[in-house]
Amino acid sequence: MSADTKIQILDAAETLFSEHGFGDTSLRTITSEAKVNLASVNYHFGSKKQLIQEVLQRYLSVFMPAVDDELSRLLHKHPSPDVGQVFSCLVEPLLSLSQVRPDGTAIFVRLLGRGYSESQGHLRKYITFHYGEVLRRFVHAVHLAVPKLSPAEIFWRLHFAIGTFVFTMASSKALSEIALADYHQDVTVQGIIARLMPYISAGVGAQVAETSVNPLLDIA
Amino acid sequence: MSADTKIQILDAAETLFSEHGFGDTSLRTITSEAKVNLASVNYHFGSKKQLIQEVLQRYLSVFMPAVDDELSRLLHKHPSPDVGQVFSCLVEPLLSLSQVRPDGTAIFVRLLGRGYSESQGHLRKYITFHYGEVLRRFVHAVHLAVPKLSPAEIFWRLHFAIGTFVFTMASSKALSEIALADYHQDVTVQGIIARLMPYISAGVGAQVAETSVNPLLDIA
DNA sequence: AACCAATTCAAACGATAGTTTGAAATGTAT
DNA sequence: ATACATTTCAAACTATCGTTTGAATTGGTT
Repeated sequence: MSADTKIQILDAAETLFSEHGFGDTSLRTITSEAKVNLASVNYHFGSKKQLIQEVLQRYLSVFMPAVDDELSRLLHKHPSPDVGQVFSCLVEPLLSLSQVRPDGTAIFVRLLGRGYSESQGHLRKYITFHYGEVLRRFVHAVHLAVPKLSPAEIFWRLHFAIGTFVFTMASSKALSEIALADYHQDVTVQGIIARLMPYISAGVGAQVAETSVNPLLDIA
Repeated sequence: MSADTKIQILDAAETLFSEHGFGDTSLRTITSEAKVNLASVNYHFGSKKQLIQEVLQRYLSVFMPAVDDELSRLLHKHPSPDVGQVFSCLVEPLLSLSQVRPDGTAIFVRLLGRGYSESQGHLRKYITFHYGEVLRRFVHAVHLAVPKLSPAEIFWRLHFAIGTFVFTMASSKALSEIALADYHQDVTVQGIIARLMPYISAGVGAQVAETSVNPLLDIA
């Protein structure tokens, strides 16, 4: 059947993309891993670029609405949430991705990271275009939680948070190995997320520096 | 002269690598930008892989000793520093890179980000092998600042901090454009670093979560 | 069973990658 | 000025990439 081939390609592609990046994963590697013919990628998806989009879309279409639901629930229950609660709205949607696909959580976040750093802004535009409303709601929730932050400051801190998250998951394989070897920690995706939440919450909610420690910085 | 060719290659390569990544920057692009012959890369550096190493080494050899000096100075003056002071030890060494090379700070951090995410752990091993002592001193300083954190927790939080930093600088071009368009902010590397410090300091110094908000996390 | 559309397949295409080669040019020391 | 080592250069080599092609195969419909 045709649906099988498409899905096998998507399944193989997402893993390889998340581990080696889009540019360093060839269609030949994907199709041989998926046990399908090389030409079937162009037949079913048109091009490699469109394949990448569909790989991301498969996750975004599940993740984004789920975040939207969590935000609705939170704001209905707590009209004045704290930072931790707002970011907790990402936890369930993220973990639910592992039910859709084995290791889906890590794969998705790694794909996000690849997309952000390898596609020179294409992914960002794609997301803001298709899911702008959810993003605005999230930003608004952060504003409710930390009203002292200016919109510009929220913008920066959210991207700091994305960076923390995305980079950690991108390196999670290596980090997990080190944690196991050096600290005898058996690390799961959930465990990493649990460790990330306090860091991100504290970071986003931090006091803004009025005068910098370093006088050099004031030129900026 | 031969030294000129080597330096011109390094100068062109570091910019292109930092902007487009190692894999997506061809030797032909580098040599045409550097106005030297294609074959001179292999003549002077042996291979593309070794060129990448030398590009990174040129910055690490300046940055790492500088951090070491800053740490010595800080711990001599303040045997019990706070988190902000420890991370401030990175600021001067980073900014000094812009004196070595125009925009050197941003280039270096972007290279770091590329190296971490594109070389599947090679860069991490390279750094810990060649500059392990500096890293240990930095971890020790963090421990002095936040003694409540276990070694394992410090390990994780430092990598969270690296992620924040490296991802932000990797995306700094796009972020700066948005900040200019949406918030009329003229952004400099120093400005970004200044905004990063409170976030990272608060994140690293955050209280450890004893019981997670989400019961699902406890399985981890 | 015959027909047609959808899919698969092996093969080749054009473009680009890193690297190698051997001659030409340049610099240096006697 | 001669001889030698270093460096540059144009060109070619090998490998791999995404994509296209046209025939073979499959699946469903009448």
